[in-house]
Amino acid sequence: MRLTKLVTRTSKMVPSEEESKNAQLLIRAGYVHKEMSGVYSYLPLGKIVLDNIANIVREEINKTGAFEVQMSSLQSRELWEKTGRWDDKLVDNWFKTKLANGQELGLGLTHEEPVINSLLPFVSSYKDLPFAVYQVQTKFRNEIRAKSGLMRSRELLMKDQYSFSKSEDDHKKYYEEMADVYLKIYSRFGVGDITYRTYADGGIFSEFSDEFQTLSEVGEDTIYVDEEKRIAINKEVYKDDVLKKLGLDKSKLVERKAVEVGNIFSLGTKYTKELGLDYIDENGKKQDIVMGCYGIGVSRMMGLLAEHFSDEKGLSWPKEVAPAIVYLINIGNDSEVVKAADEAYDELTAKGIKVIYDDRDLRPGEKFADADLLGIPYRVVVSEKNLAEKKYELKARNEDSLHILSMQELLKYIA
RNA sequence: CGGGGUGUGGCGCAGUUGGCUAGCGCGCCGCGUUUGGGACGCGGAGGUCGAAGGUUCGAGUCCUUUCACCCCGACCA
Repeated sequence: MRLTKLVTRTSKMVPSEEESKNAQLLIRAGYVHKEMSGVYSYLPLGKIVLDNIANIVREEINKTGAFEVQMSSLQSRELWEKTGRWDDKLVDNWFKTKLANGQELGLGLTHEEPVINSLLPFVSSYKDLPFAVYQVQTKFRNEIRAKSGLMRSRELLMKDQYSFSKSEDDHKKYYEEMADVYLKIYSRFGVGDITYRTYADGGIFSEFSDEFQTLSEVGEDTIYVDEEKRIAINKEVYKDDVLKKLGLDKSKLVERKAVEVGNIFSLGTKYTKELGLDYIDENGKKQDIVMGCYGIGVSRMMGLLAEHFSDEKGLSWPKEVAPAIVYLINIGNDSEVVKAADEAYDELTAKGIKVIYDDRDLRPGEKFADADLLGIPYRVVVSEKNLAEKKYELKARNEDSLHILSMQELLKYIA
């Protein structure tokens, strides 16, 4: 990508209405635009990051054999009334709207009901089970108060997954498998070491659910971490009898602030029963289906990563989510230098490396500052200094040292 | 919903006790000089002051209503 073609621009100014670091940086760098409180648009570079995050999640979830689907955002009142969850007293963050004829609709905030409903025609035998589907979709939640940039927004991108098992035992196995997959996903995001599987309230379905909490000062949740066992417990269930039940030693727990980046739930047979999703077993007997749901906040993850991987100069994305691997700079407008930079751009691109090429007619200082602010992992400079030897200067975003490398060495370095 | 705060060109801000053509910086456009850590000169474009109503000879400045945004709290299937 050539920056002369990119419509967005960075800004030195911090938007005064944004307090949270993630939103400040993402707006300054031109990744997102705030439309209204808790509602953000993703501009070209932001869209790439968001997709990268979603795709990592997809890759790992696909490995588990789950199928990707895409449910509708518009939700029928009738369907949700079958489980009682249309009621604002039970689910208070619905966005509700109306058809032209006055019929009420909701904007999807979770999808247990429609997933079950849409699969009803296909599931009837033990041979159909188990299976899981997931989607990466925009959710609408009418939060009383949006805050912390992408961390608590009203329109958010989420990976939500639903599993269907023949029995409670089968479900438990799948659930544990998913918990492991989740930890793997957070490792790929570079926050594996500060993300904890966390016991939390199980709601009406089970005693506990599992949250995945990433330590962060901006977190809204308070958790108690057992560093050795690498598990934590949410403050909401932090009680002596619960600790005892979980075998946690109070003296080993450390109180921390954290961001909930994922949540997995056992749903039992409540929804499948209410909506009539069941199966006939090997003996011709009707059986209930056990359901689980598994969420990862994709846009929230982007906010968290922006918040976590940043310094006074700007963002510093992990390689896997960065909008490009290399930020290529030509210094000066000397035709030889420009030619060499163009060639480097073509060569890197041909090798499948994503490059942001700062081909603008700017002074070096501005280019360096933008390279830092945008948070691209490697900065590669083409200048007169190293032109004769056909060498390139490489600097990693999170290191101070410079490396003078040939194209061969450079490719090896960033691989 | 309670408490606190803020709305003035795209962004960040200033605007005295109401007073004449609403300023400054960044960014943007043009010309020129610059080119290894956000350069500089000259010349431009762009706002009706969140919105509505009111007081006044006169309102960005005062009053009323309203909308939006931020922070704290309550809330978070």
